[in-house]
Amino acid sequence: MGDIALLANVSKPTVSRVLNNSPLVNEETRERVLRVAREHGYAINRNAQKLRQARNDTVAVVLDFGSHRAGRIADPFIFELLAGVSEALSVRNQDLLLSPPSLTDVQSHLDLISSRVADGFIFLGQGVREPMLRDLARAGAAFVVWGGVDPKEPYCSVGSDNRLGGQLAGELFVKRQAKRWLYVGNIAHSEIRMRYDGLCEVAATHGDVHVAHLDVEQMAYASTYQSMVAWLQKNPPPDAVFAFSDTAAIAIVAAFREFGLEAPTDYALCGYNNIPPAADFTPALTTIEQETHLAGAILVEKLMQILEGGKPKSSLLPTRLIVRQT
Amino acid sequence: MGDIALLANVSKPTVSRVLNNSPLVNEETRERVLRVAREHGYAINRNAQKLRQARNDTVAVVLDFGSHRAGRIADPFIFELLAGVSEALSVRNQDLLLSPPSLTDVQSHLDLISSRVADGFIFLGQGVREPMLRDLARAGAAFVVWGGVDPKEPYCSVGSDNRLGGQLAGELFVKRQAKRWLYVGNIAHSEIRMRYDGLCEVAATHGDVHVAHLDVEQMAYASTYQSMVAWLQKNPPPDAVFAFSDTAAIAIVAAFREFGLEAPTDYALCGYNNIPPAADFTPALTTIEQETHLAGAILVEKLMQILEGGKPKSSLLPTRLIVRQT
DNA sequence: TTGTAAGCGTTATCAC
DNA sequence: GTGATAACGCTTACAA
Repeated sequence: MGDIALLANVSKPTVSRVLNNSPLVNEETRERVLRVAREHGYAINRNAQKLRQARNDTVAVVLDFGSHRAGRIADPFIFELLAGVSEALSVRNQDLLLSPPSLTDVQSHLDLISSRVADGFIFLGQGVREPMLRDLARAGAAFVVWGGVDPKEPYCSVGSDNRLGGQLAGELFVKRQAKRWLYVGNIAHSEIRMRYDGLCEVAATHGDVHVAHLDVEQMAYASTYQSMVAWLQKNPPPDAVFAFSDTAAIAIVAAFREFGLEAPTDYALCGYNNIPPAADFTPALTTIEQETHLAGAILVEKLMQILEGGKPKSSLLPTRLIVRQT
Repeated sequence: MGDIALLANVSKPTVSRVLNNSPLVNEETRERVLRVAREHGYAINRNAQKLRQARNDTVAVVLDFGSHRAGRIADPFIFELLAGVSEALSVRNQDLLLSPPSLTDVQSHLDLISSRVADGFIFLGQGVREPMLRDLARAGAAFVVWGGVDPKEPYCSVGSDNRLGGQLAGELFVKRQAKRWLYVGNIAHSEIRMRYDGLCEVAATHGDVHVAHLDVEQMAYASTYQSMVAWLQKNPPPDAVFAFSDTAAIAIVAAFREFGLEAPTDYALCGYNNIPPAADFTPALTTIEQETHLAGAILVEKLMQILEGGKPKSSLLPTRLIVRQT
């Protein structure tokens, strides 16, 4: 920067002002400086800049690869979110640091902030980290979460209305006159648990309905299939199944087929996410669709509010049932 | 850091040495410094550190959201790669910066390096950027690419053997005695084009085989479906179809069904990637599997070699045909 | 084995 | 409007 200043016959602070679009500089000076900078392919050293400034203009995004890898990744769902966040951060000139898998406890997250790497976090999927997130909030870290929205939590989250999703599935099952329902999903994840809660709520209003629950450890295709097969070997088949994802629903269809059972004849089946192949699967999957294209922008917006001292409220995005064959 | 130095009765450089695991410090001093640092929740300011050092220990990863978003993301494939890269970088204490969508031309990439944000790039999927990548290589930027491997390119790439994948599909079609082949995919992407080349090679050795090509603009489900329907309205149906992805293959099944055609009776069909639902789709999809779990580590390894002045060679990962119903 | 001094490239402060 | 100066927090070179 010193060189540019010399070549343009100005001082360093002036160059800095030009590069930061300060309104305080003479139009003529500005153009001269810009020209010289361009000619010499000058690019500002962002580390020096960040060292001097209060903010880092960097957001760490936490993906739960742990839950989604392990075999093969489940629905591409979470990555649409990532694309949205990436876009929204870019618009605001914020860098996106993808959080390393080694970041697990509260302290390592806090360290990332105190070492001035990132200003705050966006968690995509709270996974099984709720206690950690509570502690992180208590420690005063800036972050927002995509996942299950619980107004009682001390942090800001954005998510689709999972409880409503569960209710919609429940109402569908009632309409199909199913009595032995099965919920498949790892309810340690709060968004998954809230769907279960919604389902149970509807069940509770119908005395003759019983809801069972099958836990799947990993959110991948193969493990869901295996758990489902194992379950069917030990239990009488349910007449309605609500799966935590469409990929899981596909695995469930395969598992039931092993026992000569087909949807919708032998059981009703509802998936989640409305992934593209769901409509063309045989049988075409009934599923719940989440409204996600705005999620990235909303998450970024709320985090920026927090970084500016605000206290944005959590918010819910709509959810709707898409009835197909199953 | 000054504070810690004072409290531990040493100088700043000594604190620095301790924190960087320098072997030059007395064991006793080291422990005292570490204790004080821990007690005060001290974390090094990484911006100051990066400002002072030659390397940034940051790698920018470029995802082609442009190709994969647009509707809904195609196969989750590219994100398994991302998980692998994230893991491998973390092991080497390298930060992962997710490249903003605004980074498109050579200059903006070079700027990211000259502004000392990242040391180099990992491109996941070369997309339609080959000319840009060539220029970037010419400009001396450090980067590696996942995608189609062409030894003639002036940069280091890692990818599965796409040409072999095409040949495998071709041999399958020969065995099924198909004569009118159709390749579906955007051959502006080199990895997609190489599969086409492999297919055509096999076709060329069989005089009576004709290969047609259907271009799809966006790699998403819906656009593939629409293109396929439009094509079938204007052309006699092929008796063998090779799709650039399994998701595309599923779209193709749906499109053919509109015309009363089913695989494998009316046509042979081969997908790509072996995504989890492929085996349970009706009909079960024949597909090509790529060996990807090592890809992330290999990409990172090669980039590190480049950053240390080396010139690693491009390399191919194995590919195999998985024959199912179609 | 440890300390002193200088400098990395920016921006904030304050003077002009 | 613009410039001089200091300061951000660290590491390197060199001295002790």
